[in-house]
Amino acid sequence: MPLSHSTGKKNPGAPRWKRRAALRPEEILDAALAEFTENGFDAARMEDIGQRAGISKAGVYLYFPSKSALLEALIEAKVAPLARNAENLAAAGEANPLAALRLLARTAALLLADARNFAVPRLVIGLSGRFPELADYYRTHVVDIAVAALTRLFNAAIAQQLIRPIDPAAAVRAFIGPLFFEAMRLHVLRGDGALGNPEQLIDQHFDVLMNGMEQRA
Amino acid sequence: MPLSHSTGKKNPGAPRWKRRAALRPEEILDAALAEFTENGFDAARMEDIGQRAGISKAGVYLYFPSKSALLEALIEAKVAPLARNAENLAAAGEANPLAALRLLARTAALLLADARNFAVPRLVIGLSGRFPELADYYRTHVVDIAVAALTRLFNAAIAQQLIRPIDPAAAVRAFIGPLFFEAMRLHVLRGDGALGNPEQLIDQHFDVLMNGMEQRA
Amino acid sequence: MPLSHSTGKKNPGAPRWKRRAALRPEEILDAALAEFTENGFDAARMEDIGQRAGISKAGVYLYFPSKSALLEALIEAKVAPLARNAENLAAAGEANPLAALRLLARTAALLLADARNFAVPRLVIGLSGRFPELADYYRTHVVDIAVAALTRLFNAAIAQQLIRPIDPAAAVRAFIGPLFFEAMRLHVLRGDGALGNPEQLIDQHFDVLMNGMEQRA
Amino acid sequence: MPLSHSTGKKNPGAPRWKRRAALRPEEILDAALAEFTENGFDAARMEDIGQRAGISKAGVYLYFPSKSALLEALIEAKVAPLARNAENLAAAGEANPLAALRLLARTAALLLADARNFAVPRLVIGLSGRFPELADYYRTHVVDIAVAALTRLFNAAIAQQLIRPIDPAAAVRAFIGPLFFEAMRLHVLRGDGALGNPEQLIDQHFDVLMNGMEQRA
DNA sequence: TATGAATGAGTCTTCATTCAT
DNA sequence: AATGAATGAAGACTCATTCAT
Repeated sequence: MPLSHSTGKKNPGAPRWKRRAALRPEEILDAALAEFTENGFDAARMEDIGQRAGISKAGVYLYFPSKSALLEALIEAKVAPLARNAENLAAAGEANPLAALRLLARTAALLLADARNFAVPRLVIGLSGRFPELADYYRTHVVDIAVAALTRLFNAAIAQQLIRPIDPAAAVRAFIGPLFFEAMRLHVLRGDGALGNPEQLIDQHFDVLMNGMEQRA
Repeated sequence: MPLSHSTGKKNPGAPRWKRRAALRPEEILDAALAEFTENGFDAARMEDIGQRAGISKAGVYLYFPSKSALLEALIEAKVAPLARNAENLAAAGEANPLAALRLLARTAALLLADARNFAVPRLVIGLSGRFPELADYYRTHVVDIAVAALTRLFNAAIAQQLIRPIDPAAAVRAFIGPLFFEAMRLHVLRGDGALGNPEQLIDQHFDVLMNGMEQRA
Repeated sequence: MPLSHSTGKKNPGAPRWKRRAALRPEEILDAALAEFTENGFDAARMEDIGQRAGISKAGVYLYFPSKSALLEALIEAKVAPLARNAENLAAAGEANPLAALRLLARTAALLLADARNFAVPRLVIGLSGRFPELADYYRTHVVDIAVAALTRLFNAAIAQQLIRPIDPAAAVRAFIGPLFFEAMRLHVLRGDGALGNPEQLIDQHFDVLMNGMEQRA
Repeated sequence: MPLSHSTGKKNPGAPRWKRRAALRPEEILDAALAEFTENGFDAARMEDIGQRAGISKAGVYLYFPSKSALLEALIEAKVAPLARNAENLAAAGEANPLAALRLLARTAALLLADARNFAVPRLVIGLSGRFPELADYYRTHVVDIAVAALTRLFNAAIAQQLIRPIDPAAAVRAFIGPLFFEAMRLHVLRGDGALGNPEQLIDQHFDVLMNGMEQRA
């Protein structure tokens, strides 16, 4: 075909599959999270992940080189925003630490009430033995950051004499622990619990947190 | 008992003359726990479990009919004593609830500091998605019982006006949560934490628990 | 010609205005030869061949309908000129057979010293079991022709009483074998050998060839 | 087991499958050689190898950890005896080098006439690009040893003034090359050739080898 | 002409489980 | 009671090939 036949009109409208392709990684990650959560990392089948994402098994490998890579990408993708949020909130809240803590707790309770948000921590817990880097990543990128943010707030509260000078680490434990435990009961043990009513949970939580249990005159 | 598996060894006259054999099941369960913890349930290999127990892969099947049976037996074996202890302690401690709680907390902190004691909860967390019966079993046989015991103690404390009349559920959360969270950080996230010094942990824990954080005149 | 594949490009008026495109098939064949040699036919990936040729994997299929077609075209392309040369040399050399043989040997040694020239024979050796047509093609189009040419020269030499009347087949073997063996050692077994110094190789080769090993008075 | 209960009568009759098991590796290697030869290393399927050896695909992995391990073991197993033989022959033949060489050549021709003996070299040739260690192994364990043995014999022949003092390397080439080339023609190119009549082949070979081609008065 | 996207078919490898001894 | 041998079933990963653009 010696004569030119390309009259120069390319991309009459954006190719439909380009957009698809651009979305694929995210779709796959979502599918992977779902499958991993339902079946666990090992029992999850790449084929099912692909199917759930609307492509073939081999298609998954176009975007992620291996099952573990998928896991890692998944953790990273879901984790990054969380930590950033915590940090921002902490910075913004130093002016009024107690209110910030309360807001933080309420947000956390709300988030933790959704099973999908608890899926990643659960995965990490289950896999930390075999993939220590995963645990390390999660610790440094999520927990440590959240703990640091909370510590900042507690320190600010102490500095402003809003609370008495207790050990911030103990404060952080007392703050996070109950929420985490409640999420565990709800999602892992399938018990219905306080997370069903986050407002009340937080009220009670802060009551104990602030006033303690001690009987006062 | 949904997790019961009949291994068929309930001979009234225990064969005393073969101590090794009599100990096998326990050895195997220990080996299984270790392998499950290190690699997760799926990735753990029956061969490795056998080897760790000092027998062959096929030998494991003489005592447990399948891998999942091994898991179930494992959970059952490790779980039963714990719950009973908690209950006993609670009953015995109603006379002096605060002291009992403190003792309970210290014991828990000590136990949780040992990775092997945290292994079963970890397993349950990782597998609860796929084996809901497992979660149910653990909830009813461990958590609910422990929570009930603690509730009893807190109610007793309230009745004796040792603490103010807070919601016992919130009290339980505030009591367990931080300990659980700390165990998580230590064993799952491989961070070093307060469990390294259980005495101090408990002191701080109870300080916040009892007195709260509030600044007082 | 059992290996012919119709690539469909026999346009009488060659599209001169697109030199790149016109060169593509050759570039691809070169890339294919390189990959086939490095990794073997099966382990060579179409993607790598394309990349090496500067186009995409799919691009290769614009010029060759399949991997095997690539192989066949490759063999054909590399083989044709060789045989023709040998024949021409033989014809031209009948006047002075010994000089022609020496020239032939020197040329062969020179060519065989380059790994790329030995690549096709190597491929054929490795694949002849699975693709008998390949072996047949190579035999009829290369070896038989070369052997025939040599036979002609030896017969001429005998006729001219330049050598004694030995069996021409034995002479051909004695002529080619050592060169072939040396190429094998160099390229296949990665040993350094006489091909490093082709002049000396040929001198020694002809010394033994002509004078034999026998001790003479 | 406190009381002795092993009355010492083990192996009343050798268990049938023990013998099987003892033979398995060899059976598998044979099967592998056959499959590799027929289809090439890559195209050979572990399943077929197993089937040919009378066991399942998984069974093969009981004896060899991977396909490449199978290949390596195969080469080693088939190669070791050959080299040893050559060496022994050489040592034994130094007293009468020419006779030894002749015997060696005849033996080689006979062996090379059997396709199965040529299978390993062929494999090595086809795979040397991808598995250089294979080539190295073959060179050091087979070719170098054979060449060394031949060199010894030629040196002995020279020392005993049975042949004139030619370069031994050239002599070795002249000795092996033609035989190797003929095997190639027969097995690879499927041409019928001189190997069909080994006696005559060797006679002609030695005629040229010893007396050369030169026309003598 | 050229390619990014996609996949079906295929292979290696693993492992829980069984069984003859 | 114990195990070496064996396997069926399953899953990760690869790649030649196709196609819409």
